[in-house]
Amino acid sequence: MRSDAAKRREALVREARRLFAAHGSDVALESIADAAGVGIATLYRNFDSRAALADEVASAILSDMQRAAAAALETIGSTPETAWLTYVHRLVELDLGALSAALADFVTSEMSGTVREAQEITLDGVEKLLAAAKSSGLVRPDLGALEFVLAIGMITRPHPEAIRAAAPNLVPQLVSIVLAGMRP
Amino acid sequence: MRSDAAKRREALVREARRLFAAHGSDVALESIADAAGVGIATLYRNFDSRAALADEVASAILSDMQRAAAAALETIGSTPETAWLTYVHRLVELDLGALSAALADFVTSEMSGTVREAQEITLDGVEKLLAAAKSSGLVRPDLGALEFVLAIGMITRPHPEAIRAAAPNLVPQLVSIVLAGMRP
DNA sequence: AAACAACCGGATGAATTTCCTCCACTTGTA
DNA sequence: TACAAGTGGAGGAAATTCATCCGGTTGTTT
Repeated sequence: MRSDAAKRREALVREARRLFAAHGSDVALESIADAAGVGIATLYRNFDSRAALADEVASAILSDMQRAAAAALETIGSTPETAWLTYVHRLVELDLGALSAALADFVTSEMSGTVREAQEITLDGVEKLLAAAKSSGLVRPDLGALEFVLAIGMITRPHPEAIRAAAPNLVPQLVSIVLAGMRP
Repeated sequence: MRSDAAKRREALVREARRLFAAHGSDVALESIADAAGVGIATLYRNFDSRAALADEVASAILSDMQRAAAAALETIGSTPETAWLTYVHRLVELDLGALSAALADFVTSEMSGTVREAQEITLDGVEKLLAAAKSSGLVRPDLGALEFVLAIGMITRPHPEAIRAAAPNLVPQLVSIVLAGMRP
């Protein structure tokens, strides 16, 4: 693959991720190509279908999540509180909510084996971290990994501009509430 | 207005509410008419535009919210804990999340004066109830009425079928977490 | 620097979707 | 029974999205 082609592919995935988050899974493929600064043909050349693109985006997110969990697992032994808070905030920054909503359709029906596998690995990592957090007394024991991730997803769902303006501090406040509510 | 026409109008609002919640604010108007068992012309006869229909739906929801707050205000003096929990659960049942997302566009730009007014009255009611809950020690003092309502909205956003299947108990669990996190 | 293969953009027509009006027909009510 | 109120859904217009095709451009290799 030529190096310029690789750059364009990268840009496509990056913009797809941004636009899926902002406008849902049914954005016009053309708008993704535009945002990436390439023609629509380039998109089709790289991804046979919308699902193929969604797959790639999902993989990128899952990879980010795994990295966050791995980093937290390294420090949760020595500084549990800090590690846990950092991890949650990093997860919040991933815009999980926007993307999970957008990708949920594919996650269900058209998800490739690769992605399904990555998803399981990711959840395993969360599980491990959660277990450590529980034994440090930071999290109540009845909270499952899936439920935890979904909870973070819920509070990071995108809001319309009007709401962001009326309650500019909403997400941090929700994080604070949910973190408090997750304690034993 | 003829009585059968009134019944059809009612059905239209009811189904619009249901479909806005299920599929967002851009459902085909024709699908709303279908669901209500009427022709598309009947919808247009009753509502000039999508916004007019959304207005009516928004009013219905706000009215439900006011009723719930009023009921809670009556009993929160004698049985604060029960009144508060009942109120929150009733709010959850209103499917606020699904609808607020769907109606947010209109709430911002095209909302009629009537609805804007109803919205303020509703928030005033929440404010009053919240004040009572705070002085009963059920809610932390730094939680605003708007943030509270939005929080309830967040956790009642609709999930895809796959998620509902994988975490069937998600919403009650989130309610429990958020309620705990809102305590002082 | 030349030559080739890889790669590109965006115009384009087909296909789908949604809108919303029009009018011949049906139904409630006085 | 008669009439005004009300109805349904066909259908043309408009907008949106899809996905291909090909003349032209650009990176890379020698």
